Amino acid sequence: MELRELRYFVAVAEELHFGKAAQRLGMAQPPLSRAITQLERRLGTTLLERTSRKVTLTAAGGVLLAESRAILSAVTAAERRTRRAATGHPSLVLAVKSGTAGELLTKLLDAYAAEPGAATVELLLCEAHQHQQLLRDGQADVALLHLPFDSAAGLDTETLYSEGQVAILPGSHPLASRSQIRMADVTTLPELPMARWPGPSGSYPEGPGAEVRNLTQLFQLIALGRTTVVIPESAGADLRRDLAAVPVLDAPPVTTAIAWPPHSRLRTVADLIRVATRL
Amino acid sequence: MELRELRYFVAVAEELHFGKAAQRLGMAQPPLSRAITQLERRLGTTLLERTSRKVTLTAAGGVLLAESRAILSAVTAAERRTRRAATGHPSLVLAVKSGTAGELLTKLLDAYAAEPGAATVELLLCEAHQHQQLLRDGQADVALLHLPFDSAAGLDTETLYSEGQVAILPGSHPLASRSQIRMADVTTLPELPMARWPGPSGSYPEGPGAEVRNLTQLFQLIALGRTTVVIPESAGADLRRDLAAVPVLDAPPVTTAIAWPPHSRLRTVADLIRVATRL
DNA sequence: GCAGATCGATACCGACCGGGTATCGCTGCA
DNA sequence: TGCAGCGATACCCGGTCGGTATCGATCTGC
Repeated sequence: MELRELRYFVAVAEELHFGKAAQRLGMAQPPLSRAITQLERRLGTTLLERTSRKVTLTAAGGVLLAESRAILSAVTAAERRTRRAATGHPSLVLAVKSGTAGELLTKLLDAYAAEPGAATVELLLCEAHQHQQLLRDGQADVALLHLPFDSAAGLDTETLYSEGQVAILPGSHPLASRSQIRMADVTTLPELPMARWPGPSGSYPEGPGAEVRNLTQLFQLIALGRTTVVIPESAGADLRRDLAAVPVLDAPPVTTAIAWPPHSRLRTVADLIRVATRL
Repeated sequence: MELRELRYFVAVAEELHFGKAAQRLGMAQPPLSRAITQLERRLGTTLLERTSRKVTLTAAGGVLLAESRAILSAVTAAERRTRRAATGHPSLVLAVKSGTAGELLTKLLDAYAAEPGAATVELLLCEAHQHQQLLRDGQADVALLHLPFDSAAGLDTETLYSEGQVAILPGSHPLASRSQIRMADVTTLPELPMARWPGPSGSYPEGPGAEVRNLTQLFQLIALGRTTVVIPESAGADLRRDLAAVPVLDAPPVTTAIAWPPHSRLRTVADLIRVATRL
């Protein structure tokens, strides 16, 4: 198998149309058909069921599609990392969701900078759920993420610390003056439906709550009395004065973890992880 | 980048000798030199420092070597999994160390077999530390492993259960009659040095204890009064009559987990995991 | 029911590239 | 200084990849 064939296969499997896939690949349709046929012959399996009107994936094709995507990500990651390693000035890209782990992040960066031989740390601010892809395709070397919200599938992690969650409410809301509440108290407020975040796929779950992408949007909507949310304590520090944070007793604890791609052998990554776990 | 180039690069990086690498690849040396040069040009980096007497890896080369190995494993995994998916009769390869999780394994297999649509489960008995490679290169779909001994780097896991550890001693040993002991009690016995297992690299750590590869060897040596060992409770069940198992209070607990490659989307794997976590 | 459109497969051709052999040039060593 | 070892270079050949033209099948609309 060659990467060329996998790239072609992914294009066809995603488009389910040889013509369109060829166009996307910037080539003519016949050699594409031939390449796929050759790949199928090599593997001894049909990957695509095709009539002259419709193309569908076989079970084996589905498996190969998933594997191919992983392989192609790994290849672009290899290119990026090799080039970065070649520059000489060691640098480290740390992916974090904006608004995440404020104080911890400061301490981590300070402590790492004090290490002998510390590399320059570039911060890569990303959206929720993006960490994984960034690490996979080599755009980032390390990430800070929130378990169990962010998936750490296929990554190595060290947990750094756990914290409870708080509900963020308009300052004037009856619940705002309570010293603690329960999940049921906030999830059952008809006038304040819970805000909805985009899932891993980028689309929003169904529900009545507002669709939000970041904390600024969210806090504004809460201040307007349109929605509410349950978030980690630390994300609810330094609130606007018109909002209140109330601990939610039975919300699952959130763990902040540092994650990196499993076979990373970079000394700089190892150093950062060591520093992080000692904080 | 193409896989051909990565395969060539790995060969050269491992041999550090173009002639030997070419021989291993079954080709002549000149085209190999050319291919490496071309790869370097594509990446815009020197990967190998070469004089006419010696070849050495650059830092970038080291990075690419690690990444390439991962990619090539992923490719052979993709081929194997695709071919297996094509056979039609769904099967599932479960990797376990021989002697591991006896009772749990029986229950798991029984429970899974009772599921509707269960696949045939093939057991792949492996050596310690081999799980990871088997999952990575597609020889196995799922593995049972012992945390923290077996590394789960780059794998998804669900922990199944935790247990304490016991010291296995000759029945006649003074400690054998104790109801519980501490690590210090067994590690400081000059006449019974702790057995040594091969590490992830396959080589044995330094030390006075006997080198062992499996439980049968081990139990025989313990019965002969040559060594001792601390292992999970369940592995010490059903002992030979001339041996004694004594709980070690302060030994770290051992967790049995089920692990699978992160982007596995096989229904059969998902089913098995679900069954396992419900046990 | 037939003409046309759509789409993948096939046939054929040219150009590029990957692999081979021969040889060069450098380096360490006796 | 001559020789052996090793990687790079020069040059040639053949396979293969990609292009154009066309076929054959299937669905659509009149």
